[in-house]
Formats: sequence, C-alpha cells, structure tokens
Amino acid sequence: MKPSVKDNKRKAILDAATELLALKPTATLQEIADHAQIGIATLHRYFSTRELLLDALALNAIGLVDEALEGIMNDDSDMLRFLTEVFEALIPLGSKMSFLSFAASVDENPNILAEEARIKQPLREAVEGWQTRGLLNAAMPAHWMITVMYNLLFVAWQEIQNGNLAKNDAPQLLVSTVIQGFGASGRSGS
Amino acid sequence: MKPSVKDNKRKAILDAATELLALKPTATLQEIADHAQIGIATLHRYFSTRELLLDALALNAIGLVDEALEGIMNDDSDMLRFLTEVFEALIPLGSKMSFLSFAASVDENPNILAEEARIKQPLREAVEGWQTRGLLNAAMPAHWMITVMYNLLFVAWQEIQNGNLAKNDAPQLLVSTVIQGFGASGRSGS
DNA sequence: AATAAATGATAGATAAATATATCATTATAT
DNA sequence: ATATAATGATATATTTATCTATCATTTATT
Repeated sequence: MKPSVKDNKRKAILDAATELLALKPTATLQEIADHAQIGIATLHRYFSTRELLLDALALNAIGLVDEALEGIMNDDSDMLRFLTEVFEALIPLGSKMSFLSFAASVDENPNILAEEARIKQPLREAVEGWQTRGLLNAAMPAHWMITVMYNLLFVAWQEIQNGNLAKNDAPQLLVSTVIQGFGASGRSGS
Repeated sequence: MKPSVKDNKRKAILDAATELLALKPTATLQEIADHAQIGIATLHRYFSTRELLLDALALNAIGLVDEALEGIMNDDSDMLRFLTEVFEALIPLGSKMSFLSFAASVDENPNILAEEARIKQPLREAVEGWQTRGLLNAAMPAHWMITVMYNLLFVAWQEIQNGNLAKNDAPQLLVSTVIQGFGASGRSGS
C-alpha cells in the first residue's frame, strides 16, 4: 500500500498544476509542464488529455481535503480550537479549494459538485451546532458563513504566496476575522 | 457628451463579457458572443482581438468602480454607514472586481495593477483612520482587511447570482460579517 | 556494468480558437 | 420611402493548443 515513486511524481505534477491553474485558469499544458518542471511529453504520459488532468486535479483536491480533515473531530466543546485546527489544515490547501469551486462549477461535473458539497459537511454541521448553542450568530445564514470561510482559505493562501502574510499567523488571523470581524475587540456594533 | 447608442452597446458587451469571464475564465469568444446575445462578427467589430477585449474589460471595470465610489465621501463620523454605502455601490460590481484582480495578475499589466491599487485607496485610507480612532482592530493588518472586503464583494455577488442571497440583504450582511464576524452579538472571543 | 524504465526534446498531425472577409437581412435615420 | 449603417450568418484563413510518435539521453534496478 506504500505509494510508489511514480505515484509521488504524479502527485507532484497535480500539486504544481493546481497551484498554477488556481492563479491562471487559462494556463496551457505547456505552461503547466514548465511549472511542474517536467517535459510536456511526460505530462502527457501521466495524463493523456487535458480533461483527464482536470478531473484528476479535482479528485486529488477532494482526497487531500478529506485527509486533512481526518482526525479533526468536533467535540462541540471548544469552537475556537476546532476552527483553528481546521484552518491550519486547510490553508495549505488553499489553491486546491479554489480550483475545486471553480473547476467544478465550470465543468458542471455533477460528481465533483457532489463531492464538493460533501467535504463541506463537517464544517456545516459544526456551524449549525454552534448556532444552536448560541456561540455563533443564529441570525446569519449558515450557508453564508461556510461560503465565506472557504473563500477566505484561498485568500489567506494567496496572501501567504504573495509574501503579505506569515504562514504561522494565518490560522489565528482567519479565526479572528471570521469570529470577531475587524471591529475593535471590546465592542463592535454602532 | 451624451453616450451614443454605439457606446451603450459597447458597454453592454463589456458587462456581459465580464459576467461570463468572472464565472468561467476560459470562455471562448464564441461563448462570450452568445452570452452577450450578439453575433461573433459584431463582437469582432467592437473588439478586434481578444487581448483588446480583455484590456477594455479591465478599464471598464476600473471606470465603473471609480464612478460608483464617486460621491461616497468618508466624513469619518459614521463608519457603519460609510461601509454600507460602499458595499451597496460595489456589490453589483462584484464580477468586475473579481475579473480585475484576476486579469490584472494574469496579464501582469502594470498599468492595470496600478489602477487596481488606486481604486482601493479610499477604502484603505478609511480603514487606517478607523484603526487610529479605535473603531477597528488596530492589531489586524489593514492590507488584510481590504483584501478580505474586496474578495467578499465578489462572494456576495456570486451568492446573489446563485439565488442564495437577497440583493437587498447583501450590504448589511457584509457589514455585519466584516465588523462583527460570525460570533454571537454579545461577546465573541474566548 | 548491463538492462530496463523513464524522461525530455523534437517533429508532425489533429483539433480548436481566433481573426478576416463577404453578403443578405435588419434596423436606423432623414 | 430611401439611403445609410449595423448586424448576423457563414465561409475561409491563420494562429494556437492539443495530441501522437520517435529517439537519444538520463535515471533507476539488479
């Protein structure tokens, strides 16, 4: 069951491709091969068509998110800790998240749309639980909160790439942003 | 100085093209023409090459944002009102905002990058002022706040398009999200 | 070291997108 | 109503991207 060297290379290609396509969705196969530092012939050996590559990218992203969320259980006791762990796990996957939302909606692939909804389930259930408990604003639609959080994962990833945000600061900043907002800590309303 | 009928059509094409490209950056000229409900020959008459079309899209987006922000002055007295007005003005331009950030970074067009920074200036100055006054969290990087707000403009626009969010609810929801976050209204941090 | 597998560069073929040109039809203006 | 301008459909050419095939070189295996 150990991943072969070929599997590793395949994963490296997928990672590089996702990274580039998240920033430049119109990248050609040649550009993708360059970014992955391989010849275009090799790229074709691993993924015979662009369409197959895109499908593999989506499946890879889903698998990585599943893997990252594995083991992060919500014991319903400590919301901030749970959120921090989720963000720590998912920020490095920012480009994958972004690609997923885009590619899935673009390709209208129902399979991938379903998977995308599935991987959002844990966070959705957690949010709804916290709303019931009065920890989160019950008047705000849960769907909006989820959407915002997943989008901010990509924003954070991008800011890290651009050198505007320290990797280690990102999870806390995200938690603070979504829970408290930008308001001064004491009070916030008018 | 009145816009001619041809200018109006030109703008209509730009609007339709932005809308489509924001959702599907890989759209072909044929798809853009279809979405704008014109023949591809007419599209070529207005914009002779794809590159010229993309440049025009960026310039149009910048002009619309300028126009939308015109007249919204920050009197430094009422942060929530100012933010609400900015969001009311910019949410309908969500697809333009999104296209701008993407196209500019993709094309590496320095002109557009500069304009993009310029249209963010008013909000940046306002945020920094509010931080000084203690209305906003001074420990949070202003750059992060601006980036988040501009990204959420597109998210809100998208949610409206998808039918998940009422147009009239969006500005308030955005203000609430960025100022208070998702926390229950009373208190938020641990 | 010898063998097998994988790679990259390159060339060529196919397919797709973009760009140009023509013409009949529709809309607009006067 | 007529003339002018704009449009859309279509055909064609050109460019670009994708895909396939070949072969020498590099890398891995034993």
